[in-house]
Amino acid sequence: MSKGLPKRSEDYSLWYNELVKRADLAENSEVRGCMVIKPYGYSIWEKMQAQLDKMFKETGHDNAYFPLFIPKSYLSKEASHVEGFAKECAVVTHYRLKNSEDGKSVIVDPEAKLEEELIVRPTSETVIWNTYRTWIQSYRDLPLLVNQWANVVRWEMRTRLFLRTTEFLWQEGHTAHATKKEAMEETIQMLNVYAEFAENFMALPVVKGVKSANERFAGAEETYCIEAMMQDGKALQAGTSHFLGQNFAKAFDVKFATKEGGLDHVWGTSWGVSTRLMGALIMAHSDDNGLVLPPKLAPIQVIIVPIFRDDEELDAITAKAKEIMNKLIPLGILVRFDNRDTFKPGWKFAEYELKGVPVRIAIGPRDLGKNTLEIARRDTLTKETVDLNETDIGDFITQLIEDIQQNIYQKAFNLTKEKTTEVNSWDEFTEVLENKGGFISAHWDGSAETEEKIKELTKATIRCIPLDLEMEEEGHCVLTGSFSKGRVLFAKAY
RNA sequence: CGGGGUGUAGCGCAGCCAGGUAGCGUACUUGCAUGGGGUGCAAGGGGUCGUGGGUUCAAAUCCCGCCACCCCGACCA
Repeated sequence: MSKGLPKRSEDYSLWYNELVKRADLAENSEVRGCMVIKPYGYSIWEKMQAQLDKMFKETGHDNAYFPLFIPKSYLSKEASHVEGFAKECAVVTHYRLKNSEDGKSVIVDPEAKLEEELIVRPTSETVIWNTYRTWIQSYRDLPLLVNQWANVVRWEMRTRLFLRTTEFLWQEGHTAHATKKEAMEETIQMLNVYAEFAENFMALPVVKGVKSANERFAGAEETYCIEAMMQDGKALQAGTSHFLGQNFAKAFDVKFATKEGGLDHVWGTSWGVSTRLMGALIMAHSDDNGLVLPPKLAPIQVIIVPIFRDDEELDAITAKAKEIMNKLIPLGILVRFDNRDTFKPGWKFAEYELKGVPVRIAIGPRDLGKNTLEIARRDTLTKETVDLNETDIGDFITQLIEDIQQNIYQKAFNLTKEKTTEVNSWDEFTEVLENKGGFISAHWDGSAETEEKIKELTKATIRCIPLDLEMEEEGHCVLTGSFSKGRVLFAKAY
């Protein structure tokens, strides 16, 4: 087995899987369709969580926690909701095990059958709205702005690390409002929070849009989303924000006394992002040497690698490294010194590249003599020698980290732009889809039948109808030639 | 659930057709040299060959059953 990763250009899936494993992010569990997130991978998720949580709090939301189990009857209260999730639910039917008769194994005790089966939540709308009924009486109880960090289970037929696993970690916001307008504003606000997070922290440019009816969340009146383009030309839905109308309020009988003395159903929203964002982060930026992390989400931003032959040299280098760390740490820079003598410098270089650490500082005997450092950046794989007599290391690294964050975003932005093509005919549509991939901006007649037909013919789906006003332009559907109100984005998707 | 495939050391695989003492790469342990890009050489530990049965003097190998997993399709954040 070679030590390098498979080449991205040769087999994108293989490259992705190997990268996830080799960078110590996650691995498949022996448990069907489930994933073990390893400490390094989880530390990246924690940074994402912390930032998102901060943004939720800043927009007035508080965290709560609701049950993992949902009584089967709850799920069936909202008709389209149950239809959307029924095919992928894990169901708890018994509550006890016992020894088999030959004593060699453990079996489910047939006596311990539940009267009503429990569903392991695929999403929490039902259990939360059932609770909201008791929390909301008056307009004074509104708006109710709650978020939950939780795990959910969807029994998917086929799974992929981070992108689609049977169990996944996510955040789901569930809000209730007195008016339609307010709920709609909340839906858009959270969409914007997601887009801001993706662009400013993940360095991931996204297209904000609204889903077609076919792709809409089960139980929502409107689903907004952010869509991102991966390096292989496939799109990834990175987050969704749903306007639920009064659907769940009606299904769970959540009414409130209005200011005017009337009684009305509340208006709802729900919105979520998951560990799938990790997949987006990996696929959008990484290269043949491994992961490339935007500094704002890197658990280690700067790694210092000493190059030494004996303890004496290591001691001298350690003193220098400490000096540098003492300058960087107060600036909030996450720096680590890898003084292990169990691995070689070259091995460490490769390892930290694989793990996407943005900046590497190498210090060897030569540097000590000249008061220099070798500073390498992960995004461009370039190295330079920095003279400490002339440079303030704190300023230098602060600036470098900002540059890297910016550069990674710019690269992803250019890629998205390069992989977005406007087409005006069916021939062009299929040609671009086959040879280039990416987003295809095309006219669509607005009908579900046409959308379905295109999916059948090409596997491309409508990723979203962009909110961007520049896209608004009348024309003719690429497939049917019928009237179209504006361009939509098609792509093959994860 | 349909179609195809695979189960042999932690991981990746060869051996099976033509039955005869269990192999390779990597990882792991030890020693010596090495150390500015995954270091080299040497030695060593580790396997009820998925599982149950059958054929045979002899089964990883042939035959029958079962189980598990993977890939392609349907489903999907």
